[in-house]
Amino acid sequence: MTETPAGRPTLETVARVAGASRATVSRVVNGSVTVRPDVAESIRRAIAELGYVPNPAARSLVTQRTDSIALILPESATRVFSDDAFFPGVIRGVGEALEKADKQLVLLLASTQSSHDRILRYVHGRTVDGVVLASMHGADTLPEELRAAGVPVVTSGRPLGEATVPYIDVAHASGVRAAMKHLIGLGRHRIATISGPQDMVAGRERLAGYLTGLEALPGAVPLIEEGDFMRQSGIDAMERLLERDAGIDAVFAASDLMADGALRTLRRLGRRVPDDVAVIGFDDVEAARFTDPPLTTVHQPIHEIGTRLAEQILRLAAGEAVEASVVLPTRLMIRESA
Amino acid sequence: MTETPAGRPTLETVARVAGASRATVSRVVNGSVTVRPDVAESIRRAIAELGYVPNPAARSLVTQRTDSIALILPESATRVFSDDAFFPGVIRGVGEALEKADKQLVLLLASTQSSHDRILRYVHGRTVDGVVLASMHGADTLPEELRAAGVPVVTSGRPLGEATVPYIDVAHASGVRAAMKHLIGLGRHRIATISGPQDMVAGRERLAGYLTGLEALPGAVPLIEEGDFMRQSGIDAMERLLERDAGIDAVFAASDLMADGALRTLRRLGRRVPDDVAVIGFDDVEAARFTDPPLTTVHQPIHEIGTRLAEQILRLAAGEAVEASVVLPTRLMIRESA
DNA sequence: ATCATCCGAGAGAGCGCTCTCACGAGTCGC
DNA sequence: GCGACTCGTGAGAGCGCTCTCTCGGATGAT
Repeated sequence: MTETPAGRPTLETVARVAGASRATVSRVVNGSVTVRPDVAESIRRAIAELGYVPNPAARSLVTQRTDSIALILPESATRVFSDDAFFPGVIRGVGEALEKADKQLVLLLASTQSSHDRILRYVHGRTVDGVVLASMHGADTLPEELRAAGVPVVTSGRPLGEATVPYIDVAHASGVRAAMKHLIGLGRHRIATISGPQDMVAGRERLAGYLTGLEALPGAVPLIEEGDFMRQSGIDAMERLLERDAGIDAVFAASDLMADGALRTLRRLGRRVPDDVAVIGFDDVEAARFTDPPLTTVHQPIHEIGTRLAEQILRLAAGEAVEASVVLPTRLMIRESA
Repeated sequence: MTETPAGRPTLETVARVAGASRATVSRVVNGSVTVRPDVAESIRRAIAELGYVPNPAARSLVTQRTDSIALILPESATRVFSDDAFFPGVIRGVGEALEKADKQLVLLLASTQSSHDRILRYVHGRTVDGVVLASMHGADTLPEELRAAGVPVVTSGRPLGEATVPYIDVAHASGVRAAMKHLIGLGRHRIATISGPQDMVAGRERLAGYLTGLEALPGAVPLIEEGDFMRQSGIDAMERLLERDAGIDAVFAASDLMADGALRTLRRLGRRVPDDVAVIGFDDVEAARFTDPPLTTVHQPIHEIGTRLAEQILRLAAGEAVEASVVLPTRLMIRESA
């Protein structure tokens, strides 16, 4: 083991050991083909021997690239990582795809309002080549500001309002319509919904899917109670629904957690599922297979959302153009609750 | 808005605009006090006007710091982000604490075996000032290799085998002992356990807690079935336990997910909880409040694990010494299942 | 054999920053 | 009133890398 006295080896060190110039070593490191094979070989040997690893700071100082991508999670701190599997799944998808491309993942948790500025500053510093924004809430100004800052941006979920940055989303409405069709096919005709918050696109589109799905049922009137995607809100909303109409024979909940809450309320009030009331959720989280009874739900390809986000941002960062939006299909997972 | 023709403003640009030298601007940016107030003020104005943000690559090239910390999650891909809230909680804790210290969080998902080398290379490149390792599985060689690479390391959970790097962990065994004491106080005397995998420290220590806890019960014999912390394994293990001994009147499950599984098996086989069989879990995940009946469980301060990890790695990165281990307390959350 | 061509390799500048060192001006003591 | 300080500021080197430009030698054409 050849130890260089002065700390970690640099290109210079490798060049000396291999008897070549810094430039040539750099060529080998970066995979240039215009290097004589035997020279390249001796350089590679020197690199291995010295345990040389390029200094990324020096490199990005000149290349103006950093080979890292930021993933911003601007959810309120308490919600981001509830037992909802969405964000973890997206993180994993993004992480895997970036790993393949040999890029780094920088996680920016934007819990507080103050972090807004911090993120903007950070991104302005050009520490990342691109930004993946997992924005879920309403008309966030962040996507726009980032775009204005000149950084490539991709968001998860169609932004509310003007969609000025490319996004990846799932076909919320059509997934819900499939669920509604299934319920109607089961002969249900008093179909209620527990909607998500209406300041989120996911909440709005799932409700829209319910409304258009209901049109296939002549004379049916919408029966809506709003929740916040979490379990407790499903429990409460189901109670309100039954108070408003005890004859409900089906309910579509805009999230699995709320569907699970609804299941609990129904059980407590003596309704059998699916015999008396059929229940369908949305998300297909792990736990949906373990509810009582197992939950019929609309599956969304969370992992693929992540990988597609990564793909898009990498193309954008490489200067290529990408489609303004990619909408991934959802599909109905039929289990026992409907 | 003064636009510099050549792209983003640099220190040089700011210096010219403010009529000062690069060195002085650097002083202001880095908060040196030895700058005349009026000069500092005009420099600050120039910075604001130009929207100057320091180039981190250039900075770390000279300071040899990067102001970022890597969080390595070396779990097998499928398990990391199941509905177990552990890793998300730790990420959030680490993220928050790093945000306060104005450090960045780089996420390294080490799903495959190949990523081992990638991580080592990455860390060798000194792109991070320190590494937080959320290692859960057995005698991983990574902590040791990282230490050998000369990077500050802190792990979450005591490493199996030689503990050569500082770690943060929770008091698994004493938490379980509290649970056992509670069960014994309830008058139970046929207490079984669904243990975690024995190649993880958490699995081993929780089992150890069960065994020592059981000693308070004269003549009691251990009754153990092993699970993998996931729900299905709890369902299965509970079945095996009842086959082995139908008279079980209490069970401690080493995770909430397994406890939930046990609850299902018990319900299916007509056992009432807690009347016939008392059940206690471990973790206190969000969903534990929603099991049927609500789960009595050992709470561990997940978020604090994250913040403490961050704290330790920051101190280490700053060249300070830290305690070899920090063990955080657990506490029994008594709900209705026991 | 001579000249144009090409290809592999080295020299050197420069990316944007920090930090040491030197320097000039003001302050203090005697 | 003069040397000894102090204190704010600027000049300049250098962090480790990439990339352009140049150059020497080998090759091919005439």
